[in-house]
Amino acid sequence: MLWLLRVESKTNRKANKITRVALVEDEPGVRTNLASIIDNAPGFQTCGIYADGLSALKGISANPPDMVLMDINLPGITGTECVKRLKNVLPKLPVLMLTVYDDSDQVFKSLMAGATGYLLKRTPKDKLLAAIDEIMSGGAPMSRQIARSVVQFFQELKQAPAVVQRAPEIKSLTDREEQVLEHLSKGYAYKEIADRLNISFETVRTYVRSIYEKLHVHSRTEATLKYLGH
Amino acid sequence: MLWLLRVESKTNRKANKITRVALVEDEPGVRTNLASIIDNAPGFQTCGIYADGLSALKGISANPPDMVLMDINLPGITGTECVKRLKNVLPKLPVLMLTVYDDSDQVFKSLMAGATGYLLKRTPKDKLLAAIDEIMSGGAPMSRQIARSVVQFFQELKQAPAVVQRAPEIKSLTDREEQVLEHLSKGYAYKEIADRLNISFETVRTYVRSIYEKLHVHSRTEATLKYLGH
DNA sequence: ACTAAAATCCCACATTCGGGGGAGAAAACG
DNA sequence: CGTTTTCTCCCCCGAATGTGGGATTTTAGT
Repeated sequence: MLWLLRVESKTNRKANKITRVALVEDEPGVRTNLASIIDNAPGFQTCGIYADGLSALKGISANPPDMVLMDINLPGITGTECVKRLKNVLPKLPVLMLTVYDDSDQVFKSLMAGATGYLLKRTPKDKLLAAIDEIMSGGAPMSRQIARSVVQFFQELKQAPAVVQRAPEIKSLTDREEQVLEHLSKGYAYKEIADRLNISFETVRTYVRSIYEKLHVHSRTEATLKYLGH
Repeated sequence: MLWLLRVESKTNRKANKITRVALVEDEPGVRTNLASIIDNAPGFQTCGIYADGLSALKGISANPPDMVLMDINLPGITGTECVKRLKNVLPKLPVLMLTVYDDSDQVFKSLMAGATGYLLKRTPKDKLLAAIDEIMSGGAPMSRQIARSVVQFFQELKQAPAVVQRAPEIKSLTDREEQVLEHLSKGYAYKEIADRLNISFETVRTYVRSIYEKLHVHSRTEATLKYLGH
């Protein structure tokens, strides 16, 4: 097995150059907090602080930073949309997304839109700065939860036969419960279900409770998604 | 900020438990080197050391470790193939791949086969141990070059052709409305949606009404079915 | 025959949802 | 510049849903 002896150069930029970071975050508290973290860290400085996507687009285009820290939840256009447009203007600008939730869909959309990295907001200061460094040296920092989501995405890519795999809990339902669930999943009101199955409204409710318990859900939509295999 | 009341259990292993690591590496020098790194680190110990994929399959199945360190270039079957078969036996076993080259194709194949993380072999000792820790706590450690390749993969995915034919009315929705609908379809309560999109509860309701009007539906489930193309 | 499971029904209470109204600010568009 | 669309927020109210506690009868299994 071959070992590469060439040591990876730590930075591909001048050691004494300051990384200029643009900040896009609507919540004032978080915003000032992030700004002070960056401005107080040696080697970093803020370069444009924006509270919403549109002003960020304008400001960043006019005064491009070295990288962008972008909240995903913004008033007006989303962070994802903002990244997409930003990338049209400045394709090589690295963008590090910040989010409170590990929402896989949102993460993938952002990545597809051109985000370079993805951190949860509760990332501590030192990790945040490390991530900025990493992004500037060609990496793609991700919180571990997010990295795992991304990897899972690939693993689900492997076998995608059209067969819809419904949750196994479905099998534990009784006949009647499954009938009720089937109607539930079509959006019928309890009244209608009662009517169609020729049972009382209250009986439908009893079944629904039992279905939710068995499926470990708490709403009609969650039950429907499990039933349809989503 | 919204507090989710249904809390899931956090850890799936004891904090003071020793992580047992299986090693699959053909080159004797590297193998003993890795083994000594692991056995000399507190909290880690080797649990099976194998020089090729087939013996690894046997040994690991018979004596499952907590995680596997696997070279990607093995004599006989490849590391990727080995992971695939291993995952059939022990689907939850985390596997950290080691490679010399940042070969995107190989990386993606391994990820699809079930690898959980991916490191370059020149990763220093401390980073290696950190990666093992990360993988055990639900992460997916990747070298920065590899992380960047993965992210680039997504960016090239851009817009995949829509598989599901969704109702045409969806197109009449505004950006924000579609975002709300997307969350609606996952079963989130209005409160949660408000939180995730960073808008008020009332605004969510406004969108929902408008969505229902445009889709000609009168309930969340009906909207979800239209959105998912049922 | 005894028992467990399934099917049926009822009440009460809190929460969520669906539908109606209105309204201001910002963006897009002509 | 004015108009329209989009995005944001608020109030009220009734209907539907979610969750807790029961209960009775029928069916199925041992």
